[in-house]
Amino acid sequence: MTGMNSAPQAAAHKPAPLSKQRLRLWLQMLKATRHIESRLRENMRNSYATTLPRFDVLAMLDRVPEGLKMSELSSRLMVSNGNVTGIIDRLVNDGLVVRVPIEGDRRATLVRLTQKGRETFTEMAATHEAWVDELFAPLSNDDIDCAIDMLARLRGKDE
Amino acid sequence: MTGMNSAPQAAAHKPAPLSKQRLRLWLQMLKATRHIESRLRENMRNSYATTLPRFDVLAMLDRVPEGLKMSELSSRLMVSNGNVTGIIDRLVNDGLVVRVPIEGDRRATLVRLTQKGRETFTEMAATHEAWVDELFAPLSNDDIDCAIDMLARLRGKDE
DNA sequence: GTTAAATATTTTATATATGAAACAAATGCG
DNA sequence: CGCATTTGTTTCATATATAAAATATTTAAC
Repeated sequence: MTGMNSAPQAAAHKPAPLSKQRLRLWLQMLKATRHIESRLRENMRNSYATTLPRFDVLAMLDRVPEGLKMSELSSRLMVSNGNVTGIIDRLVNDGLVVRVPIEGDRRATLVRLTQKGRETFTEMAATHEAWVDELFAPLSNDDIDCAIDMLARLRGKDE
Repeated sequence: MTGMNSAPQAAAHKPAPLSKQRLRLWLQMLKATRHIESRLRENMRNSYATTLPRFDVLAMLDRVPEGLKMSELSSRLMVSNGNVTGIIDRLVNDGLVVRVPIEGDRRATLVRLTQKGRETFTEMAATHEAWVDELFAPLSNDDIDCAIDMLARLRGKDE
């Protein structure tokens, strides 16, 4: 078949390489994120005998001293309601957070860090930041700014 | 900027804003990845009544017609051994893959797509690519190339 | 005010996910 | 050969994750 058929792309009904490149980016992004998550998880487990989701919850609560409702936690962390229930149950069990009734609305409860929870988190957070610092060392300052901007656009937060 | 700036932080024992910026990037990356994953999962569920991990396994098997060992699957997908066992069990149950004995090594088994599995995957893959195409539309061609390069460096694949 | 609709959380069923232990089979070594 | 080690997978216990159903309360309609 020497002819002109299959010419490079001709009139082209190909999926356009752009879509392949987007797919490739997505797969790389997934792989990189999983890689970093697994490193952080391993560190969390070895250094503090805890998990990443628990750390994420503590981090969110640390930012809001007055506490958060279950639904606020689940929407901010982008995980389901039922999931948060289980994680909070275990954190309560460990004495790191408490459930506080909301006066005027007996449906909802506020979840708040205990003193122990705040202290525990503070210590973990510094170490966690150092881990991230190291994992992201291969990127330059400009890389980072550029990436943050891209990610924001990806989530439709253009302004 | 006049001369020897760097003054701003003085003698500074501060965590250096760079480390905060890295942390910020990590959190954004996690958030964006989760956002996209949840969109894709929702689509998978609504359109094909299946899950993303199952799709990922099919995708990997589709690339290797002769099949993959359980351990190869788990390392390529970056998930644990035990996890793969469960996912394959269900895919076998649905007739999408088969476990094939390896002659000469009765410890291991090869997992291979069935005809039905290959057909099912082919159809899903095209739709999946379209979903990704749409989700990544906000990024330009240059953005994408730049991001892929960054992600590779992040995973230490410099060459 | 009693019921209907909306809100907030938990429960349930199931699928992912891990790490460790159990098992089975292959390999290496004396 | 006989046995310790290694390799490949599954099993186990547990944690995370979802979606959907069940519960409990509040708010809104009428």
